[in-house]
Amino acid sequence: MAVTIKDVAKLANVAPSTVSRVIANSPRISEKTKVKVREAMEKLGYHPNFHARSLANKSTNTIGIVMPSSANKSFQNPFFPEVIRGISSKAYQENYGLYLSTGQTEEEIFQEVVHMVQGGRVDGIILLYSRVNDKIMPYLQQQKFPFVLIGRPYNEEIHSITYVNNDNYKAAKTVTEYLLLLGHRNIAFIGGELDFVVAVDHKKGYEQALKNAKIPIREEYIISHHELEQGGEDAIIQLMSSSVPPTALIGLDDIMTFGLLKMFSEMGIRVPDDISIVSFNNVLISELSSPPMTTVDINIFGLGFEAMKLLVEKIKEPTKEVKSVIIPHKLVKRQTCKALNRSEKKDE
Amino acid sequence: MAVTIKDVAKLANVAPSTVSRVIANSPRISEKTKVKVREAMEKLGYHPNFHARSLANKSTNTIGIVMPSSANKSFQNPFFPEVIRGISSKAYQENYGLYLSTGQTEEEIFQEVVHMVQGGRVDGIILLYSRVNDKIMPYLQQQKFPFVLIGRPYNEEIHSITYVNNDNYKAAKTVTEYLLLLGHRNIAFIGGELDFVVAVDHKKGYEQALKNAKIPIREEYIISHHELEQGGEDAIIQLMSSSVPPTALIGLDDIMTFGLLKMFSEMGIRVPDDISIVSFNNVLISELSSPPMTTVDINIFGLGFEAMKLLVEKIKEPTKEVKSVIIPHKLVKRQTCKALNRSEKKDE
DNA sequence: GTGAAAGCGCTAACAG
DNA sequence: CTGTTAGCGCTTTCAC
Repeated sequence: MAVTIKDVAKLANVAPSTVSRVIANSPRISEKTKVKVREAMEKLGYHPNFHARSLANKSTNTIGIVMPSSANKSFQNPFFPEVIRGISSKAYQENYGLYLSTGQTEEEIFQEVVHMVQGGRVDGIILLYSRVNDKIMPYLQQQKFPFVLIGRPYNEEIHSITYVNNDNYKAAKTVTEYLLLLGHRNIAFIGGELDFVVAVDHKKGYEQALKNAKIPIREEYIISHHELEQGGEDAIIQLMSSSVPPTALIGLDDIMTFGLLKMFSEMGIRVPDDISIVSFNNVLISELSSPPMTTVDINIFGLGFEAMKLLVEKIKEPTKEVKSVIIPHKLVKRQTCKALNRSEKKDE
Repeated sequence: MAVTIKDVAKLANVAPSTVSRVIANSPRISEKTKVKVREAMEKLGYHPNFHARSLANKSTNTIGIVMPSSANKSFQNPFFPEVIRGISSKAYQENYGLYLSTGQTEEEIFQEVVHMVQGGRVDGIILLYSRVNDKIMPYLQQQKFPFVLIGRPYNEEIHSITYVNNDNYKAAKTVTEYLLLLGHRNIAFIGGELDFVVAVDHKKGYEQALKNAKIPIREEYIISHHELEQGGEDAIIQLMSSSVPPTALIGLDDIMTFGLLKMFSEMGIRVPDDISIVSFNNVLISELSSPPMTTVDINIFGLGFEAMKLLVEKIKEPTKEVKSVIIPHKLVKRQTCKALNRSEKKDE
């Protein structure tokens, strides 16, 4: 049996409560007893029992991380490790532990969240994604359980939600405008499933930029990630065979763009000479593609770090309204974009 | 205040202990009361308190995952997400939760492990790396705490350690032999820090294959990952400028190989025409490099899955000796290797 | 089959 | 400043 507070108390000749106070470093204990107790703890190799503490305290110093589905392919996307790195970094500073969801289906994950919350397993939750019509957020709200969303709540009205997000609408708009500025008029867009709020925002930004430029939106230029995964190269072949093939393309994220670059290279379509590409995220390997990709750095680490910071605030002061945060993004220009009107020039 | 077992007991007109038995689905409770109690639980929305259970049970149904340093760059390596996916998948099946280490330095991580163990926070631990002279493993052994290592213990004598590993020695040997078979005689090797056991094994396999083929080992052909990170391209420039430049190269892992491919492409060195490359891991994006890389698939998911499986066995039967497992690897031939003696032929 | 009661290890009034 | 006591919510003997 592990050594408990009582053993320490006995050895130090004090009451268990005194030991407890020493652990909490209560100012109402004399230096002398503190030293005595600490020596006893040292000698016995005492470590407080986590569950006993949590039970008495009603606080666990643990936060739950809810992933879209840790056990599916999406976890392969470097976004998740990186955002967890950010969370982890702040969590360590604040003395919080990290508990991971493991469910695979939406329903499994929902049940896990219920268990975390009702079972008092965690003090707060960070949601790593925001999905349209998700059950988890309303549940958390109704339970008045502290949580922070990475992304943006779908329903604008829900004002009480604290979230950390990029301005994805603006990022997509800027990126489109950038291509426009380079002289491109036929810009395709490969978006994510419109289930995810980020995909909705990207698409809106893209469309708005075109609208402002008075360029009609062509349905055949808009492809969903889903189609791509399903049909392999088919969607791209079709896209590039339109009556007016696009000269530029906006990719959902860097990973998908890697795939795109490969397809184009196999088809003999040169990037950026034949088509310019820009994508989102700027994960570590983005600069290693050939050619290195132009992409929007969304500061993934920062998203995680800030989310954890806000969550701690919420936990510490449950009454206080914690305001959401927008993490700035930044276009990182590398070599997948080229001005259209000087396509002869070798170097951009 | 959350609804407790007492509330349920009151509503169902039974004793708390009976409710507890219903939760555990004890056979000594009549069907009738079970139904009655379950109805009460349903009506009140009862969920057992996790910490109270853990405290009374002395078991948490949680396992700790120890990463080299979740908050540093290494987590960007897709190996970690993927191995966690494997662990996660099995953990969900077995009803275990996942707790993540967050420390950054070796010492911080060690302290976290001590807390997890002594604080009774987890029932077992999976170590995601094996490092030479690591303090954690000896500690865990001495505490007789259930753990499984992903990788191989450095010290062969330590027989009592359960681990899940690839045969990295053989993988490296095979890979070298493969290049030899293709006619290469000048094969360079970029290894990881010899701190990590896997790097040691790779190097041994490489050297043994050369020895068997009676090819002398050249010091200038062996580069450490570390040098690469430090000097950027310098190490590669130097390598390719040797009196006899290598015609083939073995890369530490896919991510590093991405970088390598980029450097070569920038230097106008063609892969595989001028140099063949083979690496390890086969992460998801490996097939997206240009050219797609030849690499050893080590079944990362399987490593995690199996580790979790073994750990559960250990936890359930602490006395039983649980034998270690070697996960088979497989060379995945793509397009970064070419036979030397027919360098004219376009297709391999 | 079910209830009463002790206890898991710690904290937090309440005394003094 | 420190000790006594009750209790966090659950499990588990031991009775009946």
